[in-house]
Amino acid sequence: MSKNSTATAKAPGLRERKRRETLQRITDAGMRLFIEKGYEATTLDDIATAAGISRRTFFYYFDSKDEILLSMQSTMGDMIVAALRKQPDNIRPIEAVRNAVIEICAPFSSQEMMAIDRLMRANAVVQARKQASYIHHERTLFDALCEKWPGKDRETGLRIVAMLSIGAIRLSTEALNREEGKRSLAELLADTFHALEREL
Amino acid sequence: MSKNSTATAKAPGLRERKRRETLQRITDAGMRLFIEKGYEATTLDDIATAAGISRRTFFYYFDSKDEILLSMQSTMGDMIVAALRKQPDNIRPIEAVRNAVIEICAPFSSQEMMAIDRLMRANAVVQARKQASYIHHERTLFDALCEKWPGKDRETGLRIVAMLSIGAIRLSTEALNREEGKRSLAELLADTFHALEREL
DNA sequence: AATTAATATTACACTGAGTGTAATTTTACA
DNA sequence: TGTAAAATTACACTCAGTGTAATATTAATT
Repeated sequence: MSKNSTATAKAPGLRERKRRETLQRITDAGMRLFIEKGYEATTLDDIATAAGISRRTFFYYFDSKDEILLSMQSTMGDMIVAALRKQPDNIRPIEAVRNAVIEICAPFSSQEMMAIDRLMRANAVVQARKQASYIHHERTLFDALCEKWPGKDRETGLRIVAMLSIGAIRLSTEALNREEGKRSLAELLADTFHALEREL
Repeated sequence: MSKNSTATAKAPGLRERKRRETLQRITDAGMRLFIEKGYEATTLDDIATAAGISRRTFFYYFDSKDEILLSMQSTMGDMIVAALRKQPDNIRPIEAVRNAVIEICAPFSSQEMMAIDRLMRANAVVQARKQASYIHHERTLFDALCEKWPGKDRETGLRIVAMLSIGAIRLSTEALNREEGKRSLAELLADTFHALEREL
């Protein structure tokens, strides 16, 4: 997947420490410039200069410009999976996911999420990548569900659960932006999952 | 949206006729080359030369290289909406969409769909755009649903119906590719929608 | 038919993302 | 201290996409 396995969380030697610092400098500089001048108007030269590295080195850390934005959102999937594992398995899969999702998404700052969302909306390719990352999360979630509720005959059902769970997150996030943060994400998620059960 | 409104289906003068021919030549050349040498290895110069136009003229017809691929898949949304309008409105929204979707998707050739899908899988940006187009279809469908079942209080529910309908199409298409065409898309769609109702 | 307006096509030059390569520097480790 | 691995850089290159302005073609008008 990505080049930067944040999962490497052991023995932070000098090299690893520097690496993380550089990574942080790049994302910080990138986000700052994106917000300041817009996504397209910010060139990789700008970012590299602001982060104190060469343009070529940027590509040592990221595969593309939009990965800066995506790296913000990419951790969420793993967190949901971790929370899912802690759920009891004598409840329905959709219930377990619902609980995990609400637990994870609740503490996220509405303001920050909305800011990132606004940035992504400005560029078609980035927007597309973001949507694609939802599908990636769906796959991650599906794998975790299969692990928790094994059995070949359940697969189709679990694919569906993953699909509508991630869909519910997306709809809730969209609602958050539409409402401009009137209600919290946790509230919106609870609403959406509730409406989901009602609709079928 | 796109540059090429195929919807302009009146009075085909010389200009309009030529325009459509050129459009066709570009997509034909593009698809042929993509299949022949792969998406990334095919440059816009290749396509332009093969289509008998200048590189600059390509951008008069398309905004980007990937639009060639996307133009193949973009009509489906409108067709589903058209089929939805013909459904009775005394059934549940999800039922109406289910019927419309199966009616539209059934006649599509499995082989062709799988070929396009394979091509898209080869490039991350294209893949992303494709996923994004699903979300676009979702919006189109949602608008149509709102028109058929008005009322501010139904909106959340209809958003969900649109989400899981498009999701069901996507899962069915994925299953088609996974099974390598063992079952038809119509069959898979029926299965998925059925499993959907069972899962909640 | 001649004139004019709109649309289509092209050439040219440019920016910026992303890659290949090879050389140099920095860190890890024996 | 020496050496292997990883990080950083310079340089040159390809290709997608844009701006501009000039030319060619089709449509519309009188």
